[in-house]
Amino acid sequence: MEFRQLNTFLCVADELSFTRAAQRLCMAQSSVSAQIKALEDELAVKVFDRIGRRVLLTDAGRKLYTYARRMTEMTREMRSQFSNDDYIRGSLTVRVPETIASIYMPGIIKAFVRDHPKVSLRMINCSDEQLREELNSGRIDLAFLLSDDVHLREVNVKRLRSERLVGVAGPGHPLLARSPLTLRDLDGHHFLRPLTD
Amino acid sequence: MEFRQLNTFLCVADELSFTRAAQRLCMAQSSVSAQIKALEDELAVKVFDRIGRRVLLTDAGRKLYTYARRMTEMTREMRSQFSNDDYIRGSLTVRVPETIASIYMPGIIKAFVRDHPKVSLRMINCSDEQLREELNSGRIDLAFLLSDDVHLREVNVKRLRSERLVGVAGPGHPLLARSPLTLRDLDGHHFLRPLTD
DNA sequence: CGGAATAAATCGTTGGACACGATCGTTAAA
DNA sequence: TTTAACGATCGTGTCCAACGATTTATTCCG
Repeated sequence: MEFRQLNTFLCVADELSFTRAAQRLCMAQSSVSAQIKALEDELAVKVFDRIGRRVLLTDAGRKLYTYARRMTEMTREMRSQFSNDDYIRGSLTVRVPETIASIYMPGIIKAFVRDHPKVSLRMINCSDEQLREELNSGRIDLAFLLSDDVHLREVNVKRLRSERLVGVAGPGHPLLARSPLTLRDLDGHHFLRPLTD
Repeated sequence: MEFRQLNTFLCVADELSFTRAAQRLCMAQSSVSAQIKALEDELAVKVFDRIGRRVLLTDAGRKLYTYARRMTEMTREMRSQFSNDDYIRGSLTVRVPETIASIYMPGIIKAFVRDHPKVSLRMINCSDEQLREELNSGRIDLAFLLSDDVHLREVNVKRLRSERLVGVAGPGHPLLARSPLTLRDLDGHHFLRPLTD
């Protein structure tokens, strides 16, 4: 039994849905299923009733829930003991594209300044390809990208989530006939795209 | 942070030695080092002082120790809620070689009957090669082996620990000259061996 | 009813994580 | 100074867990 499994379990229990939990955790639904299954196998107890496509906590599941909550709460408390957050000072310079910024950043910034009020935060628009050099030079500390894949050896890269790429055209546009639409189909057409790296 | 790491940490903290902890956990010393390092990296705190070849808990380490103890204690409590041990009944037939039995079994049996007083335990000496068929047929439930390697697809095999194989000879025996001694050197000599599978 | 949509389970594949053995550097004991 | 002991590190191999695709089962709706 590992913390990762408990965390997944808590998420499913909160959402009462494997699929939604997977989305929140940024993982595949099958992975959520596998983790819950591993948990149930190890404890030799079913923690969810799958009645049709409804997901409900069993009695054992409710017990596990309280234990898991207490444990994650305990780890949170412990972590805060080590990284005494309120004392974190300094500045953080982040490069983030406008498209991402407008959607995700408000909530993130709010939470961040709540947790780290002593950190001065600088946000810069992202629009070019100097990113690698900028990160290496220390001019910026952190960057968010919309990208197919990132291969920078010198910096730490973490995939946060994936977004579908959707094409939008005016009514009657010839490309609308094609379904599915491939990148190759775009050849020769003019189009606006969200930024890449 | 995962339970496996906390468990390893507790073991090192109890033994105050990476090497001995590795032995108790049946893993390589390098793996213990890696786990502790991962823990320290994640928490951004050193939990052990490595002063020369001495290993001591840091202040942070002592904090972590109490948290980790509480957590493992909590999981133990939780597990006991699900698998209500006292109600486990039935019988367990174990095949175990005398060499192992005489050394390890007393403590194991004592703990087992304490935890599962309702289970009737049958121990049988192990001496032959019908093991596979015996396990498959269900005549025995569990077996302990001294073996180089076990390849039985149909049964679950778990390596518990490893033992050094030591040769013993009378004084003046010609083989004593050879060091190191290889299995090939034994060719043509008579010797007694502990059982294998 | 019957077809479409939705959700969880299952399956086969693959990349990353982790354990291992070997080796290095350091320290303490001889 | 030598030797033994111990933890750190490195390179390698293996196994597990996450993934995408598919299947199965159920619910929704016409």
